[in-house]
Amino acid sequence: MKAQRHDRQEAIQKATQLFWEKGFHATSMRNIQDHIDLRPGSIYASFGSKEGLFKETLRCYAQSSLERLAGYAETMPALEALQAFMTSVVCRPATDSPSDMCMLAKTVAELTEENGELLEEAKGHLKRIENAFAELLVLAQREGTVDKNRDPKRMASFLQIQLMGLRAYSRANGDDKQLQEFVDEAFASLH
Amino acid sequence: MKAQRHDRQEAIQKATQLFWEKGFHATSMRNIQDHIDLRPGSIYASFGSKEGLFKETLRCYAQSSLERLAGYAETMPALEALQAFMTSVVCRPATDSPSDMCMLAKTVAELTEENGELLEEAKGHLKRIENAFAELLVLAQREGTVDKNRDPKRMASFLQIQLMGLRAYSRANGDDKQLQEFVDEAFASLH
DNA sequence: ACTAGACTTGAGCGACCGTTCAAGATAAAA
DNA sequence: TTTTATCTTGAACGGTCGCTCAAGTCTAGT
Repeated sequence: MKAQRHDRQEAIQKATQLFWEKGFHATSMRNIQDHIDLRPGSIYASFGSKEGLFKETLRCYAQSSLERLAGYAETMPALEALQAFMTSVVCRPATDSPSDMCMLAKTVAELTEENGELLEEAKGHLKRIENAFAELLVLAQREGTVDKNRDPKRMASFLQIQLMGLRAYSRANGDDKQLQEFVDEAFASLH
Repeated sequence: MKAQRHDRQEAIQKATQLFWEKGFHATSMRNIQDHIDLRPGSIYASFGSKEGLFKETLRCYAQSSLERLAGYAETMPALEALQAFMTSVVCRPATDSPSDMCMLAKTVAELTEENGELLEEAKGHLKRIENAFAELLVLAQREGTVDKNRDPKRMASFLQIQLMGLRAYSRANGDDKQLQEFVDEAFASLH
């Protein structure tokens, strides 16, 4: 296959903005065509279908989340990295992100078995992120910042639940100021 | 206005099933027409629009949630009532409910400012439920089952966050068995 | 039984949906 | 420059969307 004349990554990124903000069903292909400035034929040649494009945006979203987490983990101890990641995600700085919600959680909330493939894709990415949490928690246990008697997988579930809960709550309630406290409390409970 | 020949409450309830399962955008008026066995004219005479019908389903959903909570509160101490409510909602018995998610949280996750009125309606109901939590927590403090030094409103936020997080998590992960433990831990932290 | 008035019916409106594909544009090979 | 292979374009397709309204049906009052 020859190289496309458009930038595939840029297209995915712009599509992500729309899907993330409005969800899968409320975003039309025409919305996307306008926003990424490509005609239908190019989009369908690149991604096959609306579902194909959406799946690609999910993959990129999950990957960039994992990379951001790994970035924190390179420059600070494991537990601090986790906490920094959660804080950055829950207490968004100045709203450059399209929605308060996690795109994966939002997708899992929206879709049904009618789009089973996409649903499973999103669930898989969430599980992968949770596994990354668990690995960092094991590291934190070795570093002595987390209670060694607790199950890392269970704590990772706990963090994922807090993350989903806090982001959903922040979507329903503007007041972000107390969210940071809840994050800190969640991590205090792990020692 | 003369009485309708169809049962308004039954129509709302059946529409709720569909909206709850599939969300606002993925549920078409034709889906609803088939499911409640009414022709468009009757529905539009009763509810005005798709948004009008959806708003009505949100109202009924919120009201029945509040009533169920009040039901528990009549037969047991305040804190136990809260815990029973949360357990019943998070660890659904045999899936008679259309979705693992809270319909209000799901709605807030799905909609944008394009349906601002519905969004505000859902947020308002969530806030009302949170206020009911806070009132029960005040009662629990008087009953001595909850630490009197903690802010009831803040604890109500905490419970709402746990509720949203747990239901979102249970949607993304089938394993309901450990959810009960998380509920119990959340309540243990309030003493 | 008849009439008046409210409710229900269902064909159908214009708009938009996801998607296709013949025709045109473009860049690399010859 | 011409050929060839690929990508891009945008009109258009069949289908579905939310919704309307003239015509038909039912019920209560007389």
